[in-house]
Amino acid sequence: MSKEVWKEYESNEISHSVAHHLASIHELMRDQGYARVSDVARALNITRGSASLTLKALKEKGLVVEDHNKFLKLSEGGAAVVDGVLGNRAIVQKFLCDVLKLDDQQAEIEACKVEHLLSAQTGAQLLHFVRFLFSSGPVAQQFLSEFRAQSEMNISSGDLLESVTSMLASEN
Amino acid sequence: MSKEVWKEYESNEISHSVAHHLASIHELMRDQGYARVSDVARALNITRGSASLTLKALKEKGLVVEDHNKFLKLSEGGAAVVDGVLGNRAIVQKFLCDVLKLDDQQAEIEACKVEHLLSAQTGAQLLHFVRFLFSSGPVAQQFLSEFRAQSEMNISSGDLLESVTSMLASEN
DNA sequence: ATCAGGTGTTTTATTAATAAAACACCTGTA
DNA sequence: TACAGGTGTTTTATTAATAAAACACCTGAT
Repeated sequence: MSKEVWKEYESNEISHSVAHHLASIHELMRDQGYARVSDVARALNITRGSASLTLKALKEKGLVVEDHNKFLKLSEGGAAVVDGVLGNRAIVQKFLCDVLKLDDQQAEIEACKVEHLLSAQTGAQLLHFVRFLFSSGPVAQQFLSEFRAQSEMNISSGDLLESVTSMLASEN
Repeated sequence: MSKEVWKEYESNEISHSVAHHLASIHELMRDQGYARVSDVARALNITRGSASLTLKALKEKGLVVEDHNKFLKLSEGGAAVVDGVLGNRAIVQKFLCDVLKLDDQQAEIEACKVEHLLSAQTGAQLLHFVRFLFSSGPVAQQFLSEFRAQSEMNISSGDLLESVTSMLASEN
């Protein structure tokens, strides 16, 4: 692994926690028409004090705005961030669930873990891929059914690193 | 998103930092035959003090063992964790790079970000999928070339969330 | 008018991962 | 022998995200 790549983990646009504070506001606005500090705290099951601090930082960063009555909403920038995160979540979950056939619950959890770490590019490319995979074209359909058939016999996981490495090696 | 799923982010077997401390030991053993606290610190570009503390915790957890001369190695458990993490990294990087056609550098960075968050199940399933995709079967080969051809025209990313949502909606 | 309950903030404390600095130990060389 | 340099540890401090508790404010019911 080339040096310093691993430290990129810290250099994300937003943290997992921030992604969910923003997504909460998005969902609360959609579902009940408004979002206050308490609503976000309840939605995330954290204390109001904790939500208050995180949201204060987000107001300072300009991702969240507050009206004269302490009602919150996403700024344009905040909405763009949420679109990226929820878009990534949706397409990753679809892929894990409907292509890789992971358990629903597990797909949801894993999509939620990585949603804020993947670039918009990755989300967009994955969308194109999945869309093509589930398109009505005969090649895509046959490909998918053949993969399903072949998957039946592929139950073992074994030594993942070994397997990937040997697959990569046998490419030439 | 069903309640409490988002807090699963904290409940991982290991953190990003720990994954890289363990992977460093693996790579140092492979490349130079031994690994000490200083070697790990140098490899990760952190201070010896920092590495010392993290590795002390890993010794206490039984993932790393130390001989009478302070030379480190992975325990059986530690090696299993590293296999999972590096396996996930390799297969995700392959998928991002060779299927989704992301930039090499970006694929490496993103694979590195998610490697420790994905389950072994996900890694294994992704391996099966990619292996089938690059198999010599005619259906897989035709599928891939048709996807590539169609990708040429798919440059725009636009509103990801919108696109995924409408794709999911049009499924019935 | 008072009091209960919900709301938002601040302060204090905790945890993980780090840096920085001080310290102790070893070893090889002059 | 003495000192230079590498090594490992510990202590102190910082940051992000949290909990908990104390506080202040507002509103509605009695």
